[in-house]
Amino acid sequence: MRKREKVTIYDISKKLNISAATVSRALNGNPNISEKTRDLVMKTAEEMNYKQNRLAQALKKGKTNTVGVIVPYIDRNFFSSVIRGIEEELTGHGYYVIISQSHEDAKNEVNQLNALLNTQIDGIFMSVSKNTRNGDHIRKAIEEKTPVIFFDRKLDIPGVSSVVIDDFKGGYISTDHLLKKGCKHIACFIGNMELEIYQNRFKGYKAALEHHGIPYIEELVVQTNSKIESGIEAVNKLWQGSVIPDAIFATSDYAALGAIQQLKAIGIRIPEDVCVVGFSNEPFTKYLDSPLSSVDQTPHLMGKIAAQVFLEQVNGSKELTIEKKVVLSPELIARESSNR
Amino acid sequence: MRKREKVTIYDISKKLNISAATVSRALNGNPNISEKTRDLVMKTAEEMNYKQNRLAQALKKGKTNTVGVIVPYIDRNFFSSVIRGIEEELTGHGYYVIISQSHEDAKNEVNQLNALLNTQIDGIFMSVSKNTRNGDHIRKAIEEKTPVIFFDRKLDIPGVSSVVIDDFKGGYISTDHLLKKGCKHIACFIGNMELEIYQNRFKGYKAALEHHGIPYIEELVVQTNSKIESGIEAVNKLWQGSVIPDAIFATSDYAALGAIQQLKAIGIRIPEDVCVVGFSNEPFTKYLDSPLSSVDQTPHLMGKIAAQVFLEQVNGSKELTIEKKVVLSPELIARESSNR
DNA sequence: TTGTACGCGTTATCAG
DNA sequence: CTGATAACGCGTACAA
Repeated sequence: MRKREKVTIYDISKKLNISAATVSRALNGNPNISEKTRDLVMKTAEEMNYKQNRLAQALKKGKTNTVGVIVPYIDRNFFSSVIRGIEEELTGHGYYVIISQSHEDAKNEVNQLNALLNTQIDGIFMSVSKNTRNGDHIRKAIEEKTPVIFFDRKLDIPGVSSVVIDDFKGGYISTDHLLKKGCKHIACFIGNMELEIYQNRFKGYKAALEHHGIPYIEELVVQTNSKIESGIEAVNKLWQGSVIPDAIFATSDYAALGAIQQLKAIGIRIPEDVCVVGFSNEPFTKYLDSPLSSVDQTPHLMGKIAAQVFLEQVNGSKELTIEKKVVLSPELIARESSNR
Repeated sequence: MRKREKVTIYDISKKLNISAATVSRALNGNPNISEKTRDLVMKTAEEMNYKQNRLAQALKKGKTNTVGVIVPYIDRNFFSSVIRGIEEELTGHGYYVIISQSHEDAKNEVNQLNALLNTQIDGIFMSVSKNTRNGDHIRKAIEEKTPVIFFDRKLDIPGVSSVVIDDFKGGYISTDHLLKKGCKHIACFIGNMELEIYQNRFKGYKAALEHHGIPYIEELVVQTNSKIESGIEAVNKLWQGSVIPDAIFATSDYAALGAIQQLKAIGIRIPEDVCVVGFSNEPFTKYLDSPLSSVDQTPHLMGKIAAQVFLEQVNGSKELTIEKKVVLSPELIARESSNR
């Protein structure tokens, strides 16, 4: 088989003895054209198996109908769920979604962003890497009039919209839930306090305590990361202290899991002796023997909303730099681990 | 701020009083150019913040440096891991990765594929949806000289390369493992037998039995799907039968999980009374109270290999229709659930 | 080594 | 309603 020749509007214009311009008009639903020619064009286009060349169109119109997404790792459930939301919302509007990973590193993030900018993308969705402090690369994108939408992890940059969850509320409802179960000494596993999200979850924790008139005990607050080991260590530390907790609010499901494992190992029952609530609603939480209560960040919805914000932005007035800040409400998924 | 003007090779050619062609040559490392002009061009390109317009380049060269990936759902761990592998392998070669979802439906799959073809993609990676029987859309892609690479779920189509795991071996090593643990009556949870992958896992199961001289008992084979409920039902059915199993090989981790839950519920101990092995090594398996042994399909590697096959194909001789079939070896991850 | 001129496939503008 | 023509930004024969 010979190399397949691509059929262009020019080919079909020749066959029909009309101009390429007319063919283009017919194909694009331009109103200034007789119904007869339009139908004819449509029919023969079909017959000749014509496919529009989006490249040429994009070059001409200066719009690629493609967006880029940058996440730390695409195989992390939270991120892939967000991407799913973005894709589902945008595919119906004719957009393509390019993905790339920063591997949780600012340098990669910059490279990926520049590569995306290079390819004349119509917009960028991103969750910044943990060590991204400087936002110059993002400001550059904005200068070039490429809309940027942050989700989950954001920087404060004028002109950039964002979709995040209310981390304060996440901390609050978790703690409130535990307090309502009758817990009095609620430990808090808190992640890297340099990050705003953990600060806010922590604030929510304290606010709930205060609201219930329960004293805040600094000893019950332990710094953890998102690893199982970190939860194990935290339990070891706490159970050597002077105030033994009857509940744990962990800002990471993994730390919560480590805690549960260690508690069981030393003969403490969940939830009878200690209630546990995690954060993120990782898929594994519901499959545990005593399923882990957790705060769901509604990533799928987050992706959809982010996509909607983007669409509003590109369809709205070009002159105005729109900046929209959406804050989603997290949901507490109460399961066995806090079911007293 | 005015709308930012894009700088083209023409702009820099004017500034330097040379032709755009020369600029193009300098930028593309064409050897027929004096070092002096090249350096000059490079420098001013940098200064003027020149960005190559990939669209125009793609239109000219007929190559977009973009590939498409179609999976049923992007947020399923297996698929996102494969995509991660593809992205990581291809990003260093200057390719962009567009993702789209078939939602496990053949009709969507066809639409997504056509959309991708429309956008002049350089290649397509896909895992067909469960109800895809007809391969016309894929044959069309091949006719248009767009390479297609299947991973995991494939159709038999001439000219299409594929990367899959050895499902027979997966079934074999699981069963073999259980037999070596001393199990005699190994139940088999088998998925939709219309799909080749389940047929092969089943064949592996039978082969291992035969190899160990253990009789095959049809009663021990139960049809399941990939849901927890399905595993629960399977246990209920089996434990009412005349041969009570002392092990279960499930071709789905979810069915295995359901089985474990139900067995525990009726007072049967894992692994003392019954050993269990699942399939896919879903993330949750290692977090269970008694972690589930499972067959790992090495999805990340699968993605990387698929990408390599693609690169070979596009860099190889264009005339020859290369068709490469890669079969990866699955690994049994032995955990508590089969640790006797 | 460099410049000229054309074409990739489309759409927008301007006549007619 | 339709046709001719230019332009989007780049790369490349061909000529100089």
